[in-house]
Formats: sequence, structure tokens, C-alpha cells
Amino acid sequence: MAATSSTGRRERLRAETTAEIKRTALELMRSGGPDAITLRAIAREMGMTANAIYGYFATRDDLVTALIADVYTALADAVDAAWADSAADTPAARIRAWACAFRAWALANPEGFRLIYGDPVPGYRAPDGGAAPDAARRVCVGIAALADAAGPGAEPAEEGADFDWDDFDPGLLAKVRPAFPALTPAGVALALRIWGHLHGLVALEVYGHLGAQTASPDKLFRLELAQLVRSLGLAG
Amino acid sequence: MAATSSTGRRERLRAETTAEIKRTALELMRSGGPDAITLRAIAREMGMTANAIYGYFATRDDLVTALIADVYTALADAVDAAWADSAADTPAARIRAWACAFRAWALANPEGFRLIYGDPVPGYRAPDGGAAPDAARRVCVGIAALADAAGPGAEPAEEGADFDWDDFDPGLLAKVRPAFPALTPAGVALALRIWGHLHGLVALEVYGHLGAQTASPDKLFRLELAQLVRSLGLAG
DNA sequence: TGTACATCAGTGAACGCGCGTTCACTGATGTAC
DNA sequence: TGTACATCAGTGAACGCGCGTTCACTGATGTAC
Repeated sequence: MAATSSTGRRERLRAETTAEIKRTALELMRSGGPDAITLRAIAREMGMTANAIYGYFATRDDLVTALIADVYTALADAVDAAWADSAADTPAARIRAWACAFRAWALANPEGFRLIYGDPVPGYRAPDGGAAPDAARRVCVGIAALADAAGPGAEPAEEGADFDWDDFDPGLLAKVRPAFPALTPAGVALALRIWGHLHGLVALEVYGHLGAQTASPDKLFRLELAQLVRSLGLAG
Repeated sequence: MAATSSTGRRERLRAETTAEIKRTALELMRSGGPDAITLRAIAREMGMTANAIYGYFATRDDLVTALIADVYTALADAVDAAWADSAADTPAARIRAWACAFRAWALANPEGFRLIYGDPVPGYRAPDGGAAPDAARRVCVGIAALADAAGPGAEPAEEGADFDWDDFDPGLLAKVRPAFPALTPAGVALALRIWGHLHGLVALEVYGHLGAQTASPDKLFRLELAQLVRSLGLAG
């Protein structure tokens, strides 16, 4: 038992340092923008030498990739939790809960939001297939749950709204269709539209464009949300 | 006349070189991301030495500021033109025309869109008051025109939708109220909401997040637009 | 028309900087007998 | 319990690079008489 506990200790220290590197990187990004994520700056902040980080990440790009995956996971966890917590509510209330959690997470973690939805970190080259495709997809799947909850009444019989499965990425559908068998192509389209709709106000706010125009971005968001659930044909 | 024509020639060459520097900077950003805007890279591309650029811009930040102002102006010109061209149409058609022009400009100039709505260029420090506040505001004023055209029927009597003038930036109101005397605080809020709504789908598309999920972002956008004008209480 | 001067766009070498990454190493921690 | 060895986190100096910016300059273009 002594052996396992001592190697366990080493592993724990290792995991803690790994986490501290990532935490420091995000803090640097928060205060200095995406280009503040440099191995030397992280090391400086942690009181190490820059190359000590090579014991934890093979390369700077590997660190950034890990960061992106972590951030996606944190966002997905936050919104999934809000969705689960509101399981007993009406669809309209659940959609509002999800959207508010999305916005709250983004405002609390603006550097994370920028990292995953904004410009790539300078000099960063994502691995083939994107930085964290599965984690990224989790958010999309979560939004599909909103469209599924809104129900088929929310999908308008609009001219030009003739979606079919070919309109969507097979990787997305592979995750979404088993989870929501009732969802139609129009439902998936609705999910993406809701995503874009909410993304806009949040992105403008995170990037400071909304705050330059209004002192009440939260009132604006809640009102837009009320309009959104109404346009989905859902009551209060 | 010889004198004016020769100094005119010099001025023309100067203006041309200035324009070429900016054009080259945007091309570099298009192919290499925001961090590709470096004086040395621009000079290399133009076959000059890096310090030759100091004859045109006192500093790299001055160049970036000029770039941002130019890009805002180009965007505002594009959407204003679409608005003016549709003057004879119904409000719904005009709003669709404006939104499509916004999206078309963003897709045609993704590097410009990123420059003004995304992360700041690495190392760039904007002058006090922002890079180009007036040019940035022009887009907001344009959106106020949409809300004005939609009319008071589009402003919902929602609970919690009690906006007044204090909710908005005085600088914005100073531009908007004289131009649209009939606009109420709820109308300004509507303008910002429309902005956020459209911004979301366009930003996701410009940053490649939408394209990873669907092959038909334009169909999605047109459908969302149809829903938007419907939710404003406007017919076809 | 010709000549002396002013303008000014652009050169080329140099500066100091921070970066990612490599290398040979040290010293503490844990393991085996 | 004590000793010899293995592991491994972290050091410190160095590399080559591209960057913004400065400096003293050159050479062509335009101006004045």
C-alpha cells in the first residue's frame, strides 16, 4: 500500500501541476488576450522555467488543444446541468434556463468563450479534425435537446424550409438522432438556428460590443429569450 | 498647372501606396489570421523594407486603427446601400435585404468581420475611446432604421420589457434619436436585439462553427430571417 | 533651357525583445534488496 | 534499517527566429531662378 500511495502522490502532484498550468494559461488569456498564452509567460507566472512545461505538454499546441477541450467540457457541463436541473419545468422554462446558463457561463468565462468561439490563438495549429470535435459537439447535442423539447409545433411550414438529413453533418447526426429519435431534419435546423440566435447576443456582450451601447444587456437578453420561446409556439 | 499636377501625382502615388499597405494587411489577415498583420510581412509582400511603412503610418497600431475604421466603413456602406436600394419595398423585404447584405459582406470579408467583431489583433492597443467609434456606431444606427421600419407593433408588451432612455449609451442615442424621432426606448432595444440575433448566425458561419454542422447555412439563415420578420409582426 | 537646391520615398544595418524549443545537467524523491 | 540504484521534475544556458522600431543614408523626383 505504501508503494501505491507514493506513486499515487507523484501522480497527484503531476495532475495538480498540469491543472495549474492550464489554469494559469486561462488567467493569462483573461488579462492579456489570446496571445498572452505563451509557455514562457505561464512558467514566469508559476515561478518555473519555461521548459519545465515540456514535462507536461509535448508542445505549446498540445497545451492549447487541451485547453480548448477543457473549456468545451466546462461549458457543456454547465448547460447540461441547467437542463437537468429544470427537468420538471415546462419546455419554455427549460429553454430559458439553458440559455441563461449559457450566457452566465460565457460572461463568467469570457476567455474560454473567446478561445472556443473566437479567433484561434496566434500561432496555434489545431490537430486534424479540429481541436476537440467531440467536446464541441456536446454543445450542439445539448441544443438539439432544446429543439426536441420545443416539439414539432416549433418547426414552421415555411417556404424554403425543406431540410433533409443530407443538409447536416453525419457526425452531428450520429450523436443527435439516437438521442432524440423524434427529431426531424427541420428540428435539427431549428436547433442550429436557436444556437445562432443565442450565440449572437452573448458574443456581442462577451466582446464588449453590446456593453458599449446599453447598460442593460441582461434585460435585453431576457426579453429576447421571451420572444424566442414565444416564436417557438411555447407558452410562458 | 504643371506644379499642381506634379504634386497631385505625388499625392496620388502616396494614396495608392497607403491603400496598398492596407489591402496587403487585410490579405495577410485573410490567409494567416489576425497575427499575420505585421509590418515586416506587409513590407515583404510589397517588396519593400519594413521601415518604409513608417512613411505612411507612424506606428503599427496606427495602421491597425486605420484598418478597423476602413472595415467598419465598408460594412456600413454595404448594408446602407442594401437599405437604400430597397426603399420601395415592404418593411419585411427591406429587413431581409439588409440582413442578407450583412451576411454577404461578412462572408465576402471574413477577415474584416473578425477584425471588428472578434478578438483584437495581437499586441494591438486601441486609442482611447475605441478604434473607430463613429464608424462602429454607423452599423448600430443602420439597425435602428430596421427597428424604426418595423414600427411600434414589433415592440412587445412583455413583462420586464420596461426600457427607458437611461438604458442606452448617450452617444448611441445622440445619433439615433434625431434620425428616428418616432423610435421609443423599446424600439432601440429591439434594434439591439435584432443585431444580436443576426450577428449570431453570421458569426458562427464566419468562424466555421456552422459549416462544421450543416451544408446549408444559407437556407438556415433565410429561414431564420423569415421567422424574425414574422416575430416582428410583419407580413411576407 | 540649364543648373543648384529641396523634397521625400525608400534602403540597409542594427537594436533589444520575447518567443518555442533543445540540450546536458542536478537534486530530490521513491524503489529494491 | 541501511545502502545502491532508478526515476523524474525542474534548472540554466543556448539556438534561431520574427518582431517593432531607430538611425544615418541614398537616389530619384520636383522646384526656383
